[in-house]
Amino acid sequence: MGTNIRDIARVAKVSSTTVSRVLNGTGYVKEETKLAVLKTIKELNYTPSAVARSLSRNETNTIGVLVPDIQNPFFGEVIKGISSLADEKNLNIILCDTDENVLKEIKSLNMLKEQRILGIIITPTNDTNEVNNEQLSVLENMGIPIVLVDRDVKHSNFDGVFIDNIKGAYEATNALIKEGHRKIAIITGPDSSKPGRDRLTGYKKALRMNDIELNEEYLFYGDFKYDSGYKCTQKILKIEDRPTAILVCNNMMNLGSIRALYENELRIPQDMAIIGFDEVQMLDVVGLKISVVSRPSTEMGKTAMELLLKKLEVKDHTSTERITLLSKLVLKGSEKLIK
Amino acid sequence: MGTNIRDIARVAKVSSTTVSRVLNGTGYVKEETKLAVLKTIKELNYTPSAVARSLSRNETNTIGVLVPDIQNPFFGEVIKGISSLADEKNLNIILCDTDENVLKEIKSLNMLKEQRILGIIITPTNDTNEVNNEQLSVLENMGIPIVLVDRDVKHSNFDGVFIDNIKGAYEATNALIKEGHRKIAIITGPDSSKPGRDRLTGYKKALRMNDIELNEEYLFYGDFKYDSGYKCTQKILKIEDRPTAILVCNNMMNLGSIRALYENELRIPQDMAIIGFDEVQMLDVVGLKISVVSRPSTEMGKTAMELLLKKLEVKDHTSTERITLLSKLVLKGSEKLIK
DNA sequence: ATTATGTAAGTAACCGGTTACCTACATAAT
DNA sequence: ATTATGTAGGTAACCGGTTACTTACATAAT
Repeated sequence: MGTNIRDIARVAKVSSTTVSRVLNGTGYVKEETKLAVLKTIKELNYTPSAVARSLSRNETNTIGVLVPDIQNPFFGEVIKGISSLADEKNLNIILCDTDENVLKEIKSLNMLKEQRILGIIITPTNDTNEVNNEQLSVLENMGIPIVLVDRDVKHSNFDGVFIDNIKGAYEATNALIKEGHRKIAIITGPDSSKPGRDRLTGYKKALRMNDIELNEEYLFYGDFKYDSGYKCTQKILKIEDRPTAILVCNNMMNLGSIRALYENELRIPQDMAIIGFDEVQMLDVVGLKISVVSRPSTEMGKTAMELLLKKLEVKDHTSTERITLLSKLVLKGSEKLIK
Repeated sequence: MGTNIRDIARVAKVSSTTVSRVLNGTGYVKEETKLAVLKTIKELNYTPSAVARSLSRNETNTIGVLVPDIQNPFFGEVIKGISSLADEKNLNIILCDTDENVLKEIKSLNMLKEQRILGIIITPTNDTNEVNNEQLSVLENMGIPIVLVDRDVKHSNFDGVFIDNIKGAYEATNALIKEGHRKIAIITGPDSSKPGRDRLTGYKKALRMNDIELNEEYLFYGDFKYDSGYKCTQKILKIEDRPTAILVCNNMMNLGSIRALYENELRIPQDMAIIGFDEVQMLDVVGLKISVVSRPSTEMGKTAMELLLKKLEVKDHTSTERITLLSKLVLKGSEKLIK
């Protein structure tokens, strides 16, 4: 510690320029000189300062990743995808858990701006709030590329990786209808979230295409968390004209929903059919076959990182690339209608 | 972008020192001057550079967090604990997924050293490898505090947060024995991991205390991953004198094990009793009552961060604080011996 | 009247790299 | 003999903050 490039230069009897050249493999340096410098570096146990390098190069090698809930395995998988590629390119990741909290998100974005990060991959907390959208635009205008993951931002044209949620929900609802279900409840996300709205849209579309009237009583807005899945399901079970199937629009709520069914000693699908979103490894493990609309989470992270890298390589920030990956309807039996 | 403190100074007709004082709230600045500076900052849309600040202060506000597998929910929870506290203290987190790979771990540590991070919270890949241990010691000697989480490092006395794994495994094994089990298999971690070794020790201790002879045939070393839990269980089921219970020493292997039992159409606990490690939320959700040795994962992360903060506040790096949190044996029925 | 203390703000060096520009020499091409 | 090119390496400014030190003046204490 404390050793800097000039210390090395002095001891190796060269200039700091030469040391810098050895470190970066740039310019002309005689083999002999190079070896002497490397020897000194080892002897003095010198580690160059990335901070100083960043300052003088006016560029860091760090990107920011903002997720709304690090405890949600989906984001663990997304980060895996991001991380594996970042690692290859020797980029560091500053991780921010925004906790589904807009204020935290804004604070984190500000911090990242100060850190002069290269770019940002973010799943925004929501897309109706004007403040964080503005914040993101400010960053983009400063030349910091933004890549969205899974959730879109209103009126924006940031790069992004999304899932065709309308199609996903449509297919799932359709599968239920094909089974013979007519009374299908939905627990979707908050109206402020595009995936939430889109999944609802897909659901409605499927009903319409099959001439089933929408029953507002069957429509529930959760908040993507376990508890709301649980509570909404409890409410669903109390509806007089009880639905025969539920479409639950994310993994956490899905678990809450299943839990509620278990507590009420209802069997899946005999007493209640269900289709969820997101593969939940654990469920399969225990032989609980829950049909799901499955998203390629790790691939989403990887694709997001690819988009970011592309933006970083070409300095053209005018074009926008938005990739929509397809979800896959995986039917395992929980959608069945059993009389 | 591009605007620096001297630009602000020029426009506001003050010195850069004064701008710095306004930004940091240090020294004497007349209210009037302060307002003028703040106005200019807003007008020029200025964001101070954390990179430059770090260089001149010779100190960053970033810590490094290294986990061996970001996809494992346990680490998501640990990070949540770390992150919530780091957020309060305005510290940034550089996240490294070492992928259970020593080489990646060394590379990441080197990178963090270059980044001049304040401290490191790490779950090392293993504790027998001499190279990464040395790497960690080098960092500690440079004045960078290290805090271990969950896994220890041989011959080291870094700060750390651990679980009393011996006790955890001992209690679990004891519970099985009390149920009447005599033929108890164990799937532990690799011999290179201390938790793996400790859990084996606890298991052996319980057998000894109850005068049950250790059967080497019942002893399996996994690698903490899903597949090894699955494969070891397959092997266990083929043992001629088949065990009546299995102690599975981490959550992933636990799932693999359960999966294997399901595939063989064995019921828990009627056909095979089982106790796992780590609470797996999902299992409860589906009403599958698997008894586990439960670790307070988020609390572990929080405690690790507390230790790191303490080390950062007092510059005394001579003392070592190692906290052992207690695991909790949560019995849910899967340990029962049913004849 | 003199000295101490509080308030306000500037000068310039420093943190530790990078790099444009320059010098110097050897060899090759004209 | 002169010029171009390749090799080797140094000088010093710069990146954008921070801060020790200094000046200057007003008010309070002795």
